[in-house]
Amino acid sequence: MCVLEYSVNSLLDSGTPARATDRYTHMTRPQPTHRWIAHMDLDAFFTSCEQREHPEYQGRPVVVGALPGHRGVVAAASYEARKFGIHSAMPISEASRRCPDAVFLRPDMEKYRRISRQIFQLLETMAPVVEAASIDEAYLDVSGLEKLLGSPATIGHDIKQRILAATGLTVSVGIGPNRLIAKLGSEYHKPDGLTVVPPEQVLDFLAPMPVANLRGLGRQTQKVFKRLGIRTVEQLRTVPLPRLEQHLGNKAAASFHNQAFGIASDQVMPGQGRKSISKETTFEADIGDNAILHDALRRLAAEVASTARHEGLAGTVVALKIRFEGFETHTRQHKRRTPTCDERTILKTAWQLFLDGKLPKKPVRLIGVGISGWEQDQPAQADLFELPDHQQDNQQLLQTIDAVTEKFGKHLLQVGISRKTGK
DNA sequence: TCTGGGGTCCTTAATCTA
DNA sequence: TCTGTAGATTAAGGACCC
Repeated sequence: MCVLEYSVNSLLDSGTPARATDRYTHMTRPQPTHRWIAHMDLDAFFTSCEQREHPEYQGRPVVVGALPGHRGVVAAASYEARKFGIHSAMPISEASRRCPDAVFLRPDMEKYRRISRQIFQLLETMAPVVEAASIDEAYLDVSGLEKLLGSPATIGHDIKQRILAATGLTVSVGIGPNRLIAKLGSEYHKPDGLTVVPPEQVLDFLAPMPVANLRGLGRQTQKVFKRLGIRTVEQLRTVPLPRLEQHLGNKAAASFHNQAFGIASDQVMPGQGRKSISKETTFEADIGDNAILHDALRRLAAEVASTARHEGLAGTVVALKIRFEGFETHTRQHKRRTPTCDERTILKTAWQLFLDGKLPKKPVRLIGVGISGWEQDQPAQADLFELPDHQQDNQQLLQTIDAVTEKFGKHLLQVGISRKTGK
């Protein structure tokens, strides 16, 4: 371990590899003074929720996703179903072939969101900073809680116990000096696992792992690594950064290079809100009839608008997604001058994109619509309050500024005064 | 072989604007 | 006022995640 540690430090302290890390703020390599980040992952969340509510499903293979005989994939498979080789994203036809006797269920997102909220509320009583990474995952900054709650292992054990007691669900927890190690730790022993990786063990922990375990490494990038003959994290460490950059681009190369040495962000950021709302649907059979497509789009636009209004959001960007036969996918988007959460406006804009988007004239497999670009993300358009030319009275200017402040309240970004030349 | 739904982020190209 | 250009913004698509 010492050899590895020294080699890392020497690489980072001199020469090229350090360049990549220098581009990032909030990036840490494991050091003597470090944070403790915990990652919590609910085990087979959707199917566990169903098994909890239906005791008759316990011990049986359960698959949440499309129903057999329909288009779709597996969204979640219980551990009993996984024994048959069923996993998420597998076509439902394949899943039902592998295990015809499994319980197949459609997802009940409302139920899962309700249980998820309950768990997040519980987590917030256990750590000062909690970040929801998805419906079934969270990062917690547990640094400095040792005096209060005990060792990282005790804290992890406590998290697991309290969630089990409150919901009957098991979770896997990983704890380490940054987000990457915490996340890989929670994946290390599943289900119902607990893994703590102290900073001095990070390099040994990562070395034998397949590179496929790293964050942001999907099928396409795996092909590249395979071509380069890189299978494990230890092998990845030997590849100079410029060579990675040649094959993966600067950003991805830097990310994988840093990950290989256990370097990652240790910042946990609580709820930052969603950035878009979208709804899409796949037809049972491909559709060539515009009237049917328009009708589907109307329903989707209504759902998007309803969600947006419910969450108090309005977007300036309307996006259309179309997938044709053969899985050929296109997107078109339009930025409006004013934000909207009105279903008629969303529908009208999306349909215009469909008609004007120079899309292939082929049967449609999937259609979807979404909005993004919230009002608060956009620089506010300047509203001009004209003052009489002769106005020199500071008191009157202040009153005008007060009036503007009153009108715009929290949306106000900046108040300024400029001279109109009159030309 | 068959590939859902709802997201995020990145890269690249085209277009706009100062 | 005109023109070339750099930087910002918008748009599209790809990759990835759960």
